[in-house]
Formats: sequence, structure tokens, C-alpha cells
Amino acid sequence: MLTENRDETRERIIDAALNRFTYYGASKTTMNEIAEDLHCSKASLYYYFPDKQALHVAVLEKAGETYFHDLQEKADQAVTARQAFMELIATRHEFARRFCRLELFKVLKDKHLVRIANKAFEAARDREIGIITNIIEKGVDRGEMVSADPAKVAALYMHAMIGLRLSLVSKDLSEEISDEEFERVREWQVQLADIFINSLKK
Amino acid sequence: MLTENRDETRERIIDAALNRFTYYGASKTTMNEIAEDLHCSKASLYYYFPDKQALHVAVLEKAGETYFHDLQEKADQAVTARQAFMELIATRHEFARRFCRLELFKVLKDKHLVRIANKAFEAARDREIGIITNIIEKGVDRGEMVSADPAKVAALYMHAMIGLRLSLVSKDLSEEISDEEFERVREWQVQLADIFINSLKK
DNA sequence: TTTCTGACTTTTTTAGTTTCAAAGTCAAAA
DNA sequence: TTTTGACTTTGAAACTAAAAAAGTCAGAAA
Repeated sequence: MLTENRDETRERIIDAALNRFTYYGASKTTMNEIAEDLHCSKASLYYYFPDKQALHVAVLEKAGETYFHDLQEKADQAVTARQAFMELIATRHEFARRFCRLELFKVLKDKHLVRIANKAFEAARDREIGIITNIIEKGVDRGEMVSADPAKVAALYMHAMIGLRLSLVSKDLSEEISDEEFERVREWQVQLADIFINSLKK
Repeated sequence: MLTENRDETRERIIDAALNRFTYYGASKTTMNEIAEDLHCSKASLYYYFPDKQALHVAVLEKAGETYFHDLQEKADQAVTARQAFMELIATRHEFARRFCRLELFKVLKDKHLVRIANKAFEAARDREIGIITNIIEKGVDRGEMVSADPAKVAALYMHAMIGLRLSLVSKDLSEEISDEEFERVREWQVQLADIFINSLKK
């Protein structure tokens, strides 16, 4: 496929798939379409990935990496805990809007992948909870807040924030969310963050 | 059907349906089964209710009324805001466990009923938010807490609490929840309530 | 007149089948 | 080692038939 090494070709395939998936959804794009985009045969794709699911997972991993990179960067730059919380909400929404068609939930519910996918999903959630824990700990160090168990509060906040989205717009995870709904969820999440921050104040 | 007046017969039918629905689920019980339980013909049922959905809705209304009655009673009896929050959580869970087979969501998603059902559902939610608002206002009156906008905080708490259930056990609303999952959700909801209560303290 | 029912029709659900597009394979070529 | 055209297999959607449940109605009973 006109490229130096195996890993580079894999990356090119992942990028092509990510593009298709982002615009048309993972289940609506065929392996043939991805191959056409890359000017190669479908069989070549199968030389680099055992099946479509493996490619889908690779795409999700790539999107996840950029997400966590952004998240960590914003958390490091913030000078107050509140600012960090607000950046977290903003980054989450950008990601959700950009990659809502990646069909994360679908991989998660696939009977062949549930075990691995759930593990990965929990790991990602824990990683995000870790970042929130860090924000709180930093806040405590700065004397902005007090907390006996930052990890516990972080986990609670994470679930409540995600839950707010689920409760506020009670659609199936597969359905698309409108701009108004996105904005509404964002506003409520900001208020929830303020409740938590206030609760953590001395 | 061996009864004095129309309303009384309606009540008997609703009770019979409620029993069947509670144990076997609304969609799994037939009008014939309800008629058999009441030793009457199916046609009689249709004399009192235009269709099965109308009966289903009547059953849900009845369950809802007992729920709000319990809720209000507990809220009135509580002597502290925290106690009221805890009773609210307990009452919610009792209700959810007892009536989880009533298929509330199904009525809510029916294409012919969406408009009315959503209105009713929102009304019920607002009524519950109203009760929470009252709890907070009472807390403010007692000097336990401070809040500029109790209704706003109540709505936020309500959605976050419901969301916690949705986030923590990511099943379809139709699937059954195990005892362990119920207990886990309850514990997290208690902690969320404490965060809110703490945030509202002077 | 109001309530009730047996016998009926209509609608919905389910289970089985076909069909077709997309997934996936492989022997051979580059 | 990488790529491919030609191939097979698979799974999801589109039909279909049969069964079950919803819903109707003319007339009986109270």
C-alpha cells in the first residue's frame, strides 16, 4: 500500500476508517468503502486486521487516546479546581459531538466482545475518574477545598454527570442528540459541578 | 359483575390487572387472563375500558398515586432535611422494586400515547421535584440549610439521582435489576444526597 | 336501561424462510 | 512480505404463514 512499515499502514487504515465512521457511522460503512478510500483491495485490510470489529476497536482506541490527551492537558493548565471542572465538561462535550457516530455502545454490547469491551470501558472510566481525583487533590493542596476521600467524590461526580445526560435526554444511546439538547445537558452539568465544588469548600 | 356501581367495578378491574402486571408484566398478561381472575368475560372488561392501554394507564395512575401518597407522608414526618432525603431514596427504591414490571417505559414509548404519556411523566417528575423543593425549603426555614433557589437545586438533584441509576447499571430500562445492583445504586444515591446537603449548608 | 357475554373479526406477535449485501477467505501474483 | 481477484460464508432485513391476543357486536340477562 505504498508505505514503509506495517504499523504505518495500520495507522493509515485506522485514519481512513475513523473518517468514514465519523461521518457515516461505523455500521453504515463497509470494508469495501474503506478499501476504496485507500485505493487498495478489501483483502489487504484483512491482512492488517483480523476482522471489522478489531478495526473498530482500534479506531475507538485512537479516538480515546486523543480524548485523554486533551483531558490531561486541560487539567494541567487549569489554575483553579473550578476551572478544571469546567474544562473537563467542555472537552467531554467536544468529544461527544465529534465522535458520536463511532458507535462505542455497539462494540460494548456485542456478545463476542462484551467481556473485553466492558473491561476497556471500565478502565477508561477509571482513568477519567483518576483525572478528576487529581483535580480535587490539587484543589485540596491549594487550600481551595477539603476532602477526606477525593477518589470517592470523583467517582460519584463522574457517574452523576454522565447520569445527568442519560436522565435529561432519555433517548437510546444510539439516537442522535440535537444541539439544543447538548447545550441543555452542558448547563446542568455545570451546575452539578458547582454543587460538588461548593460541597468540598471548607 | 356483582357490584354496586360503575367506579367500584373499574377499581376491581384495575386491582386485578395490577396484580397480574406486577407478577407477570403488563405485556405478558392477556385481557382473557384478567377476565378469568374476575370470573367474567373479556367483553365486560371492554365495557369499562376502551382498550388495554387505557387499563394499563389506569393501573399506572393507581400505582403512582400510592407512590406520591407514601412520598408526601414520609416527607411530612421527617424532622430533618437529611432524614427526608433518606426516606425519599428508600421510598423510591421500594416502589421501583415492587412495580418494576408495570412497564411504565412501554406506555411512554408507544407512538399513539407519547404525547399524553410524556406530559403525564413530566407532571409526575415535577410533582416529585416539588416534594424535594419543599424538603429543602423546610430545611431553610429550620436554619439547617441555605438556598437561593430550592426548586432549581431540587430539579438538579432529581435528575442526578435518577441519572446515577442509569449510569451505574447501564441496562435497557426493560431489563430486570438484581438485588445487588439495587443496593449499589441506593448507596451511591445516599452519598449524592449527602453532597447536596453539605453543599446547602451554611 | 344498564350490564354482561358468546361468537365473531381484526390486529399483532412470533417463528420460519428467503434473499442479498457485506463480511471474511484463499490461492496465486507482485 | 504484501497484495489481490475471485470466491464462500454469514447476518440482517424483507417476506410469509400461523397462532395468539386484541377488540367488536348483536342480543341476553338483570
